[in-house]
Amino acid sequence: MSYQYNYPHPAVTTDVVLFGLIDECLKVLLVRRARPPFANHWALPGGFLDIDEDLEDCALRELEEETGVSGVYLEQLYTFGKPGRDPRERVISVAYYALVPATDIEIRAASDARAVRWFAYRDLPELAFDHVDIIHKAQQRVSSKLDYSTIALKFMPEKFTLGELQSVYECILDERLDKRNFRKRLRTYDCLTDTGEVRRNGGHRPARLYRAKSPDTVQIVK
Amino acid sequence: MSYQYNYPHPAVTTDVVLFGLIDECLKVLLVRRARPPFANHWALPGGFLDIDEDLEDCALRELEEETGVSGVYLEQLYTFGKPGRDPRERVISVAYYALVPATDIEIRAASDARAVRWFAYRDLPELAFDHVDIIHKAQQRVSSKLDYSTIALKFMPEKFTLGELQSVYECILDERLDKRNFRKRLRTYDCLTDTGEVRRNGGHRPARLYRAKSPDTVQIVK
DNA sequence: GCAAAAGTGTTCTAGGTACACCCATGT
DNA sequence: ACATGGGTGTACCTAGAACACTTTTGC
Repeated sequence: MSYQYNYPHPAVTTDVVLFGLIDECLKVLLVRRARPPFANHWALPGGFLDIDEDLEDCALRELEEETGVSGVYLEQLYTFGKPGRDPRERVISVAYYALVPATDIEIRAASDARAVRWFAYRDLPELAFDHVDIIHKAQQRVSSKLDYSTIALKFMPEKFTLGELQSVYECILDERLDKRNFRKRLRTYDCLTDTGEVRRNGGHRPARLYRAKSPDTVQIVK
Repeated sequence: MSYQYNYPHPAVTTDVVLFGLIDECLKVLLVRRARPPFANHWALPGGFLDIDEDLEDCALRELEEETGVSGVYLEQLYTFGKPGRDPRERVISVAYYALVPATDIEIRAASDARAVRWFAYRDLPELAFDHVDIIHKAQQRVSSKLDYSTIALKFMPEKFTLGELQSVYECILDERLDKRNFRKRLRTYDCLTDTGEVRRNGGHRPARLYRAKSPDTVQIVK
């Protein structure tokens, strides 16, 4: 089968930067490439756009196929298209990012047994293509969104404690926050409901468990 | 000449939303399409990516070819790729936006005599493709950037008065601002130099003329 | 001298930061 | 009883909002 055009067409791909927090550490989900170019290098999950497929659907499909992760909320990040970024042919990549409660997510390697793994953002392996640039840009976007939205809730499982949520902020902003100020700010956002339950977690007072009021939408605050 | 691929490739285009302020009114530069689809509809300047051309270069080239405007500072806006947005074939469009001092800019129709015109943002004609969505998204981006950057200076000619700059803000935000607070805020940004010159402009005190300290960079404030 | 835009400071308010102690549990 | 993280309120400070009069010109 072959497809013909009167002038050359680039290929279009999508790539997904999937962030999670594990062990108080920002992680990115990567897949190991099975084939050249960059065989055995780690890369972002992603791949070629089907000709009748919406961009975001492509990102979701490739993510699911390569990592088993489905149903995440994607936001478009940026489009990368420098000539030469893929040695095979001209490739334009529309990058997306998403945040997931990493401990809740089940990852599964693709059928062709490519490895899939979380890597610490601060300790990335050598990456294929310009994927390291994409990841850095995504991290900057997430950092700045923390300040004016409730995007951090996307990292949280259904129920969580305020201490856990605070440590998410501290992780990504890489600074300590004051507990009382942090809680006051959350109160003004009015984005949480108290489940009434508590979590016992070792030799100290149990923590109340909260739930996001609208877990499917990222609210802009300020 | 014909180009063949083993699987179908979409076309990639760039489109540019060029904003200017004329008569205290936000305008967008549009070109009239000469050919189908949407012949005689107005559209954003833009066109197909050359196979070895950077995305931003493509946007600059198409803008220059179709409108005669060159050397503007572009920022990437978003990538639009819904299947069916172009009736000919699948087209992914990477949209850019830019702000120019409209009164300084010389526009010139393309050689094939397509018309080029400024349209008021609040009174757009019927547009080709999904260009109306692109323009609205660009306007939102510019509005929000006004609040945390010096992007408004991109609308200004080399020398301008504080009153003129204030009316730029008022136009885009669509609200009146307090003169003293506005000037105090600008002072803290430290982005202007006093030229020492004044502009006489009718029956009132002449206004001092200012110049942007770094006209080529958009500074993030706050 | 009158109309019209330019220019200039102070007070008030609200939101953000800094800060210290008691509580409930496990060992 | 003690170690550990959970939970709570107030004082201070700074940035943004509200607000009115004098100046310089053209007619």
